[in-house]
Amino acid sequence: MRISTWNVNSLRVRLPQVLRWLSDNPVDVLCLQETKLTDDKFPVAEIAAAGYQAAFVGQKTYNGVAILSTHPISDVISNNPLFPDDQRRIVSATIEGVRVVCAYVPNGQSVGSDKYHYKLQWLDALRDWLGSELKAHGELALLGDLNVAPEDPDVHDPNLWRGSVLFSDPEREEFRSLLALGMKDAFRLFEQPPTSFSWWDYRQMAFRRNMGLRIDHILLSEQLARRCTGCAIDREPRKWEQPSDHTPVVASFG
DNA sequence: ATGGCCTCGGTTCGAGGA
Repeated sequence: MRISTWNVNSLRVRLPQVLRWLSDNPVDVLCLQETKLTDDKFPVAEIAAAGYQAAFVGQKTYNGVAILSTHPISDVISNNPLFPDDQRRIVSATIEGVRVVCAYVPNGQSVGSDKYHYKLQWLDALRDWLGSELKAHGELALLGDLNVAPEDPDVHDPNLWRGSVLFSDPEREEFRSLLALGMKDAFRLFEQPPTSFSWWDYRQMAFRRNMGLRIDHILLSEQLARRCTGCAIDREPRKWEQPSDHTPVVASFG
């Protein structure tokens, strides 16, 4: 089984790339963020033609998340029941006995802003909710754009980014509090190439210069981590014409 | 350089992203 996550920055624009990527990488599960589509606009038929069913929750212009699966999807819920939120940022479902949580964490805009405080409160509530979910589901995976680079090796220039949004101490502490629930960062269970990132700014030729951050993550409950056999970032789609600024992350299981 | 790009909504500029 392979599960994956990709912030597509508009599914309307990126649908051809999603279908191409799934054709090249026939994963069992793909979690999408920033679909930016209301549910009536979700491309159910095109995705079904590729062999995937979908659970999705979206809104106009911003946010929006989806779980694509080749296996049956059950017990779908939207958002965090502990955190009333007009923004559509979480969809969860059970697939092949695994509780899959697809999340698009708020960006936070800048340290100290209203959006930054919303981000920290949102992450507090996510941690509290996942704590109870982990008690109910032995095999749980949190996948998505978590909008935090957890450690220095996850940032192309840690000293430039230190204290900035995506890499500030309170955000990194929130990330560590998810790990403190017993979850494992799937990517760091394995030896990885140095300077591995999942997002590069569209500006400054950042991708070509590999000026990126690792902010898209797959976190696994201990039970699920034990049967994880690999985790990798796929940089290929970032080289395609009109790419998303993020690129997929894939975890494999025995 | 307090920038540079991309997407959306809705017009040709502002907001938001990261």
